[in-house]
Amino acid sequence: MRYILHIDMDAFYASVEELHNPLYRNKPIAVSGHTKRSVIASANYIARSCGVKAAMPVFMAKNICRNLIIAYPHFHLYEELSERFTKLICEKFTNNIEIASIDECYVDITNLVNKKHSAIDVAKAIQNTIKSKIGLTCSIGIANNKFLAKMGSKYKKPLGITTMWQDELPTKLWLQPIERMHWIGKASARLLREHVINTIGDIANKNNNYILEKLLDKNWLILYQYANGNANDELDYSQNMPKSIGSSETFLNDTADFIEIKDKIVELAEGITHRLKYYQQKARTISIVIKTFDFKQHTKALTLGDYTDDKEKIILTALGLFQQHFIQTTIRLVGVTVSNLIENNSLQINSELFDDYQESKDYPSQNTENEIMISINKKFSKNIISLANQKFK
DNA sequence: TCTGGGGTCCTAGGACCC
DNA sequence: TCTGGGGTCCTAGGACCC
Repeated sequence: MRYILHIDMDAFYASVEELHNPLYRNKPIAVSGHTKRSVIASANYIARSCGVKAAMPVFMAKNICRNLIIAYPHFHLYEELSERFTKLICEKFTNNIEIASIDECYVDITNLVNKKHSAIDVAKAIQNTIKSKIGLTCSIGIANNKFLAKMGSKYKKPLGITTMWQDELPTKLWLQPIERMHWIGKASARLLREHVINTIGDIANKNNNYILEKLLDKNWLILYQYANGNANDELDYSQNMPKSIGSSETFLNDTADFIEIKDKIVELAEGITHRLKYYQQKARTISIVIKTFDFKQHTKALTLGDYTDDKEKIILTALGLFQQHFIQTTIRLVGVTVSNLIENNSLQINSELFDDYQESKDYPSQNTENEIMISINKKFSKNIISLANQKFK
């Protein structure tokens, strides 16, 4: 029998801002950017009681909560405190921790539960330690698997501790609307509700198997099992490297101005290259994303012959993709993402092996692909320069 | 005043190879 | 005459999460 906790920091960004600015305390605050197109990243519980929610446009939030204070985000602080709270758990309790995101983690406390200390005791101890050492509150779900633990931490917030044992499912889980279930988003919820599947209990009900399978394709069985509290979801203790690194930005006003867009792509690509180097990784696929006035997103990607962390190459590829597909399109957002990543050291090992192979077999030079890339790049940059020049004529 | 930004995973279709 | 089947890789889009 496993004992799994899901620890979820309460209103994380907003709480960190309150912690660092006493003037914010006991007032409705929300963390967001400061442009007319910004949305709420996190709101404290006072603001939430007026109806302010994450992802809500700021102007709307201010409309429903007149005295709402907007705090500008300090991401480095969030990362620092995130690291501190997970480290604290490792030092004081256990290393069996999976970091799920900046403000939540799963902890396997099976080894800490015994005749003297119940799972609830352990959860309380962790909650108190985080509160006293860091000054932030969290909510904790306790169960025998990750899914139920996650549903537990959501059940009562802030400062909640909720068990989700098998015999509690009919009252604590099944009465909840489907939207509350992890992995049921807007699209699935709409589909399910159209077919009178309204609660998590409806998903757990065997009689609905047929309709669930019809609506959700292959995923239905997992959801059915989860809703019944059956899951063998293992914790992932590896500190995973990112699988993609991206950056995007919404313009203050929609634009088709190539110079403005080009400058933004260069800026985003520079930031990405920086992060790529920080993680000591190289990328092989570069993609560009745009969002048009009607919120439709389009992506274009190119996979290179070689892995790269070269700034120029990433910039030119991104610009080239934009120029090829979206030139003269009026857009509200542009983004650049690199994926197909590999760690530098594993690349080194591969190239050493490859060098040996070359020597022993007298293998012909593999430059063709590089040369093609370089010539493509030259073409792109020429076009970009000529376009840029046109603007100034 | 009108809707962010960072990710992960999955799927379907097409190209290509054997 | 007329066209298999398995596998991999790439791309684009979409759902979902925080």
